[in-house]
Amino acid sequence: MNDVAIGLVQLSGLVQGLYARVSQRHDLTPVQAKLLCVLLEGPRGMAELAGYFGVEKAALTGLMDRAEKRGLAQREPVPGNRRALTVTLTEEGRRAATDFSTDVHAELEALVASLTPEGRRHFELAMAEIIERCGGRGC
Amino acid sequence: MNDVAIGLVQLSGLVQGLYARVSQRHDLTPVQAKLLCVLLEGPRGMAELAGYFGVEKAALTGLMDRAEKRGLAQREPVPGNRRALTVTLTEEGRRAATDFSTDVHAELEALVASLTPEGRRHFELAMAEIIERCGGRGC
DNA sequence: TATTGTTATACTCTATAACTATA
DNA sequence: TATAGTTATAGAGTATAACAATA
Repeated sequence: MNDVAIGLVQLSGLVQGLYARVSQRHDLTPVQAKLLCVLLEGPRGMAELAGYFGVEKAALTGLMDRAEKRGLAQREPVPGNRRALTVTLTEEGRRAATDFSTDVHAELEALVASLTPEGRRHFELAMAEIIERCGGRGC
Repeated sequence: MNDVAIGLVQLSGLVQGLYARVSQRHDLTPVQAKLLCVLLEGPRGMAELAGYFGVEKAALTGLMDRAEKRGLAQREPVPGNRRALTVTLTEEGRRAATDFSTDVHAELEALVASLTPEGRRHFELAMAEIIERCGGRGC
């Protein structure tokens, strides 16, 4: 692997490891943490969440079973469509989500703390460029 | 989350997704692909691999059971230490590892293809800086 | 018929604890 | 006693296929 490939894989591993460590600190699995963070932006349907995570509906069912059993999120009926369910955070889930989010934010800031202001600006621009061009699905 | 945090999480997700997709294309799980790539650099002991991946020995046993059953890698006795085992790639495993590695390399290159030469140089330097300062364990 | 979600089953990955064998 | 590895058990996350209920 050349420099870019090595850098991308190692940086990605660093971020994933950080995310996993912070999740564990908050007594969450990484996937649960991701779920809570999405729900922080508002209620979502089951199929919508499955699409967002790129997993099958059945996987979402299991994920929500566990999240609900832990009191972090809940399914609610959707008025006007008796098939659909909407997922919302419980109070505990909202607290866990904001606490986790704050913590991850701080750790990610620490990760780039040694960059110079211009270095950081360049870095942000490069990431934004890559994400914009490849963000949807693959490149 | 601010721009850097969002960028890091999304970029990391992009790389992980890419890695998973390429693994699947080669009929490997991401963890198996990672194992094969490490072994491409030479044989490793079971405990050494567990340490490298940051998992328990027992997890390595399961991982190797599956890799061995699939004919990708094998355990061999270590002369002079009858407790230890050394893990090597089979011929098929070596082929799979190099094919996978080439493919991932190309996809990662495509990811940064839209950066200008200087943009890319800056990006590589920033990644190297972060990895050097935080690579060992956390930051 | 198509959509929403669940159930059943199976596999991978992981942790913990208890164990064997060797050093 | 310490180290290298395995076994047993449990739980999370995932996919596939079959299913029920509603649209």
